[in-house]
Amino acid sequence: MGFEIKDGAVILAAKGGMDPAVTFDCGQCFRWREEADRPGVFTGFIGRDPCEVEMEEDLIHIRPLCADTDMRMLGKASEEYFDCRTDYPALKERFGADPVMKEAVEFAPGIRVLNQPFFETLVSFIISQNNNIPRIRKIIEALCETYGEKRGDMYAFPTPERLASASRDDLFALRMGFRARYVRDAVEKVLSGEVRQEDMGDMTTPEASKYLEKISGVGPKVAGCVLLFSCGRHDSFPRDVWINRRIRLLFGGDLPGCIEGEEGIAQQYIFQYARFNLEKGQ
DNA sequence: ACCCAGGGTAACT
DNA sequence: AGTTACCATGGG
Repeated sequence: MGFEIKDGAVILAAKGGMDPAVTFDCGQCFRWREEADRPGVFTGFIGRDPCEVEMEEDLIHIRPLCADTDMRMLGKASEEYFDCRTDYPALKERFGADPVMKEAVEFAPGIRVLNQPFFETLVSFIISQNNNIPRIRKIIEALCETYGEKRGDMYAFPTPERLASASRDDLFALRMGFRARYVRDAVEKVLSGEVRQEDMGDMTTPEASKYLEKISGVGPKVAGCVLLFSCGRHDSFPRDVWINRRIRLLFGGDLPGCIEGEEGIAQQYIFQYARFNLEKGQ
């Protein structure tokens, strides 16, 4: 843990490294993109601050793209965002006890499970259902450009308060189809306080999942993703037809014991490995 | 014209 | 509790 501020950048130690190309592309987030003319430089948001991220050995360099960014806050937020509390080298060592996991970890050793904002993650994964990544990204960008706060020349993900003004028809106009109703319900339940991240503090992960499933359009898969990607629930393992098929193939049914308690992190290694090493349809 | 996309709901057995 | 059509949309 620990960061320093130098030349207008936050420099954050990432023990064991962090590969932004993989971390931002393994299905957990939708807004980061690599600058076309600057390989290795990624732009996106940490909290409400637009940033550039670039690796320098095992150091994450984070440069804010908005003049009013509080560097100290950005440093703290970045530690949380890049999950610096978790000892990834130790975890990977543990996962290595299973030969298949060992191979998956070696295939994409730089993966990190991000800690993203709760509301953004909730809405994003509602939009993700029965949808494909390019279109998910397009809809989310439209949502940000229409309702998000402009920060520099980028648009932050809208707060629930800002989305309060968006009717179901307004959301439908952003081409999200049948999901417009679901996003609207999520906004209402968050605004009313019926769903609050803090309420899940002393719930077990299955209990927290049921709690989130109060929202129409949120089932076990979406809830699992929200818990894993925004609530630090590393034991959340979002099941879906896709991953179930790969698990049957790789492990012949049930998961190896060495990933217990950290199934969610293990899943990201499995996901990335299966995507590029198993034939399509398998 | 079809099929699918890391789902979920409502309406059935 | 377990199965099934349907949901909007865009890309192959």
